Amino acid sequence: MARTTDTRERVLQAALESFGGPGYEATSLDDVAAELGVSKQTILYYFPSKAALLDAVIDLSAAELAGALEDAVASSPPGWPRIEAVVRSVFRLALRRPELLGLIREVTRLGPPAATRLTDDLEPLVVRARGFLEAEMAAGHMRRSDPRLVLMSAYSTVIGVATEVEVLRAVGVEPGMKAMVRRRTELLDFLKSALVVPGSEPTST
Amino acid sequence: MARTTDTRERVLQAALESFGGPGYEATSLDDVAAELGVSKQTILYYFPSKAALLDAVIDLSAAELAGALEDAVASSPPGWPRIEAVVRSVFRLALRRPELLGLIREVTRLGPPAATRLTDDLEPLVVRARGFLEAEMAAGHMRRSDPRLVLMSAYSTVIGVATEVEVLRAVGVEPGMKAMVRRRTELLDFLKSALVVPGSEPTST
DNA sequence: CGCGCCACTTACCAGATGGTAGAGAATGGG
DNA sequence: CCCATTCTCTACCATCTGGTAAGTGGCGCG
Repeated sequence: MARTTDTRERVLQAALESFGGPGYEATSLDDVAAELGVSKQTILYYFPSKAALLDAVIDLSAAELAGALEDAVASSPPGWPRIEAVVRSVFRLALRRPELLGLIREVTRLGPPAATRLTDDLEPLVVRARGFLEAEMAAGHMRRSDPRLVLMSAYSTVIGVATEVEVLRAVGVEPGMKAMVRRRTELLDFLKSALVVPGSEPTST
Repeated sequence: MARTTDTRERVLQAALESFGGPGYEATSLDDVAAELGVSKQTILYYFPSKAALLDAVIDLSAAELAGALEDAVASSPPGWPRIEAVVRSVFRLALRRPELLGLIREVTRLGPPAATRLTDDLEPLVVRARGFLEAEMAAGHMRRSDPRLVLMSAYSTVIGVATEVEVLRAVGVEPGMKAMVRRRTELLDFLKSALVVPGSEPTST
């Protein structure tokens, strides 16, 4: 009975890697099956269609992302350190599970209905993040502006910097762990400059 | 003889819209042909293969993007106003030719060899941008940091904000011209805070 | 034993895909 | 008038796609 769950999860994992890497359309069910050493029908046994498989992969990814962010939030005090912790955890994900961020990127590209499912999954996270930003702004730790748009800018920047390897190569940055660390540092500076009210952080809660 | 160029350009245009919208793999040559009211073989007469068509579309897009940015640079003084002009021109593109930014996003996702061609096309632009940032930093108008990474962050943010309509919807921002203007304003604030050394801009050239 | 359920397979299919072969119309130059 | 070139078409094809139908073997349970 462990077997049952085992295959199902292996399918999910392989699909996540392919959908988040080469992409959804670029991946055939045969590809996924071949990589697992099973037949395509085994996949269709667990998931009635390719679209259903994508849905399941989205749910899985959203849950994993949410988990990582929850951990980052829970283990950091409010204020700038929390933002830093969240960005660090996203970069850790970019290193350890690049396919996960790749999938998120891919899904936003695919549009509805996949994108809708993802955003539904992540909505609670967004709500909490917005609340956090509002509180920080109200407390005077952060520049006053529309939290939704700040969230949007920060999201785009973090995902972009963490995933756009090709673009990085274009601007002359070679990928690698050391470069990734430097990028993270640079990005944190960038965000800090953009968000934090100077002189307010040492006194934050 | 005008005829010749005409069909060819219409093919290019239709392909740009499809590749930059639904995506490269999601678009069949028959789709493009149907939208133009010609047969698929007409496309294959001008472009030997789908990949070759993509290459041509990439060149076209890179040229148009470069043109828009050149204009923005030429019509603005150095310093912060130039950055603002560039961001504005990208947003104008996002409104008037969304498929163009979509294509760039798509190509960076596809990876080599398409991505390589795009980055080759845009390399001169990147070099100039880097030079500009270095000069601004040297003049003390901009925070000192690695220009390549600043460029990367700015690119991710601008492209992200200008293209990720789905994500925007997720955080509660409905697309539309008014919303777009607000996003642009917010983004400019964001970038300005992140990049500009306070008090330095009034004295810039 | 034997019945049925679970996990998985082989066999198959209809439709779409990128691409080839080659013919038909229009044009223009000798 | 005829040939050659340019452009576009119809006809066709091998391959791959997601998905269906129909089993097969094993394991637990009465």
